[in-house]
Amino acid sequence: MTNISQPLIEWYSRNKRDLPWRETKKPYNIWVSEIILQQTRVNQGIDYYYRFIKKYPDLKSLASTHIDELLKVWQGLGYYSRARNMHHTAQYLVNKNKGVFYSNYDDLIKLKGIGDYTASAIASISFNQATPVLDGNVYRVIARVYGIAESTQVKSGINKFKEILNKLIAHKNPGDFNQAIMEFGALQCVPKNPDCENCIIKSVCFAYNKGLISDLPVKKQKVKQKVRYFNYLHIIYNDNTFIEKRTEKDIWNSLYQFPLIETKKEYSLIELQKNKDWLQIFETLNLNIEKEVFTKKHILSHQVLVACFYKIRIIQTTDFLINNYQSIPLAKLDIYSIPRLIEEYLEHINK
DNA sequence: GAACCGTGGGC
DNA sequence: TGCCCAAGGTT
Repeated sequence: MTNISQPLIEWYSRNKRDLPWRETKKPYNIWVSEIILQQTRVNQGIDYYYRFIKKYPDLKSLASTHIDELLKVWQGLGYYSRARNMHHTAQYLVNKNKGVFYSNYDDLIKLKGIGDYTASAIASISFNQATPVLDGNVYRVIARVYGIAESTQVKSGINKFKEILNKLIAHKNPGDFNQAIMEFGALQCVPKNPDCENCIIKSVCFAYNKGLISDLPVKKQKVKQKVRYFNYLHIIYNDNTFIEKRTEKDIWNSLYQFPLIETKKEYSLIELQKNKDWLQIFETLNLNIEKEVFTKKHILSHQVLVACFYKIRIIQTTDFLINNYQSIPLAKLDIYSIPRLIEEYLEHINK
């Protein structure tokens, strides 16, 4: 087995991008960057990293913030459990570890929101531990170079990749090796149409020499998307509107939204007005519903939301609204963390 | 271990 | 347009 460690580290030193989290090895900063970058492209994460570090420069400041304020910083990034877990972990470390970050893989992986990848990344970059990372980039590079057709969706596959990585990782600078192979996967050994002719390790690459670049790595089976129908009620009462915090074990947990009526199929306004949830909310109120509605097909990783927004003016409120929703001034809406879908609705009506 | 959790860019 | 997929983790 040809060891590609040294060529990759040299390639990295010449080609690495200038990224803000590469200016430090402080475990807090590395942690923040690694969580932000989970399933997220670098370009999407950079601004979030700057804002996050500026507002929360250390564990203490993060631990003492309110989760709603943190989620507002996270708004638009997706996978909001990442922010909730970070908040929990910051408070845990401040309360139980004097605000000092854990400094080795075995301790790091015990923390909420930190799995094998993130524990390995922090341990190697911040503490020089030889713990190889296995992310989507590494999976692709190793599968192609060494011709591994096993999937990381099963434990045996993960072990196979880890075994190879443990032989490759540079013990002198494991953090550089980990970042090098990830950067190589992100810039050179890309998923589609990689520029193999200009690759420094093409001569030892199994997939290149066998013409199997498009067959490796073995692709994950894609999940089918469930379709849901969301009818949002943007209710205006004087200068107030009604919102609620999502608390179910579902999408957008802990984010805010307008009163929602979810239906089994697409409903017209006429049909919706006969719905029992609608009748419960409005009782026998006189409604002034604006003609223009906003519709959007919102795509999530596992769901398609067919959304319809109605702007409804009322001159009198109902017990149900008061008891089940927060009434807030219209102008205060933007301090709450809301899903991208609702943000798009607000952008639409404010045009 | 399969299902679930967001969003946006590229083609 | 629809599909892929991106520095994953939890349940």
